[in-house]
Amino acid sequence: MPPVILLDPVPKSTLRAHVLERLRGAILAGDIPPGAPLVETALSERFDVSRGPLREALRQLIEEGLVVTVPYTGTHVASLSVEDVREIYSLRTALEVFAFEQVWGRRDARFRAGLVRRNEALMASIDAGDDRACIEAELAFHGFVYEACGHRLLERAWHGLRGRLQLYWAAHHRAHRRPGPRRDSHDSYIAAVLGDDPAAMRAELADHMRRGAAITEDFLHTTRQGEAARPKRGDKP
Amino acid sequence: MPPVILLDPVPKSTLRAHVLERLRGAILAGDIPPGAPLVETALSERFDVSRGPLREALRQLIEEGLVVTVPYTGTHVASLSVEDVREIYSLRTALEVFAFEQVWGRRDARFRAGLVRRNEALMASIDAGDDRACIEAELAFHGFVYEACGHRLLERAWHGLRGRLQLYWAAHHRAHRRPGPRRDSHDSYIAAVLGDDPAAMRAELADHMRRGAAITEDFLHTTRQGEAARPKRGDKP
DNA sequence: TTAAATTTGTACGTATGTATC
DNA sequence: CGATACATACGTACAAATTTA
Repeated sequence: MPPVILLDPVPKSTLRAHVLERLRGAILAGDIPPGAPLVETALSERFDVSRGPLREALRQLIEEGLVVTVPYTGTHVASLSVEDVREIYSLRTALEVFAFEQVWGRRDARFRAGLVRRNEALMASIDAGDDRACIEAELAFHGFVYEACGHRLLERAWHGLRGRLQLYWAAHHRAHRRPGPRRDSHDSYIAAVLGDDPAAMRAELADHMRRGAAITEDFLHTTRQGEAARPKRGDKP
Repeated sequence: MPPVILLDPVPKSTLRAHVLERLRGAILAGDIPPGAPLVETALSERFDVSRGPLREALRQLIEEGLVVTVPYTGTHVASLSVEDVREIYSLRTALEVFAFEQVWGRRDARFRAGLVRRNEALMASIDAGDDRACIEAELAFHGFVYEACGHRLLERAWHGLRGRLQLYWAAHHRAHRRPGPRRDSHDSYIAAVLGDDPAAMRAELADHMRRGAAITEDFLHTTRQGEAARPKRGDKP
């Protein structure tokens, strides 16, 4: 048996992908708050990579909507706004209804079990009081139907929303200590999407999203996160 | 009066944006056919730019779904497939219905006039026999409602579909000489989306998409574009 | 096994546009 | 208004990693 060699698990695919993960994580964890400036040279130094891969990772985050940039002037973490929240939840309603319509006739035992399982995982995270895991679990729960569809474009669209959603939820749970969903919030959701009435499913999803949007909007209004420091040149990252 | 100096209009914002436009145009025009390999060094030479901007433009095209890449092996123009067509049209149905629902109560005279105007432009392109302009006009026609919504995320989602759609339509009109829509295809469409019955709008949109998907799928089957040459290393761009 | 082709990553310098003083 | 500092944008040259032939 050859000796086991211990090494940092070398960046699996590319450095760019590695940097992308870490940077996205840092933003979503709030280590770099919304509105904060992102300086290429500083980041490339912090991550110990050259500017090439870093720039490409930044481009991707721009595509995902987590980062904004103005040519020749600077790039910043995206700021939070109520219009954004409304757009996220309204579009998400349409996508999630579509997803369930797509999968409606194929909801077998595995599908039901998978959905219930992810809900249980979410409840476990709530009980454990782990906010971070809570958000992950909630996204995994809602992501389940998108994965089940086997519809790549739909999943892409969901990915585009998912990042933004996570940005808001993360800011929310950093501000207040209260994690997102009530324990019984998903009971009616599960009943509707596993039931036999498409109209009821649509109604429940619309209602679920309305509640989510209201909570998030409320959080923005009370904490004034929207106005969070339009950063100037000399600000600290 | 000062002498008029003739120069290429200098790269508008950034070189990257310029390269992106040209490369996207080349792919959609079929100058670089689906499945063809894209070699960074060759392209950067052809466009007379360094690898930096070119790579970043490629990343964006990957995001848009026009280009696919495998780390360390190569990047190619996206290939055509029937599953893709089904996904494009099914998701587009959901998005376009959502768009009209969003704008339903705000369909004023300007909205109606704008939609009719773009339809007339499309008919003019058909009469002129300009296939290229035809596709542009059809995309502009359907894009109108997305712009009218003022829903940035929705417009992003539409953009994600638009590129792929254009890829298929362009391949279609290169194969057969017959351009896409029948002259009267949009009459019922316009009547439904400007009418007062949301259910009729939904039904008409679903039907419109079914027809479009059928035509495009048919084209793929008859010409076997899907199997188009999975290219290996040494292929010629 | 080797070798070639290609992408990927690094390091440097310079140019350009923007904002601030 | 001009000068200056700053960050991005672009170019070049070379080394490394990876896959395919």
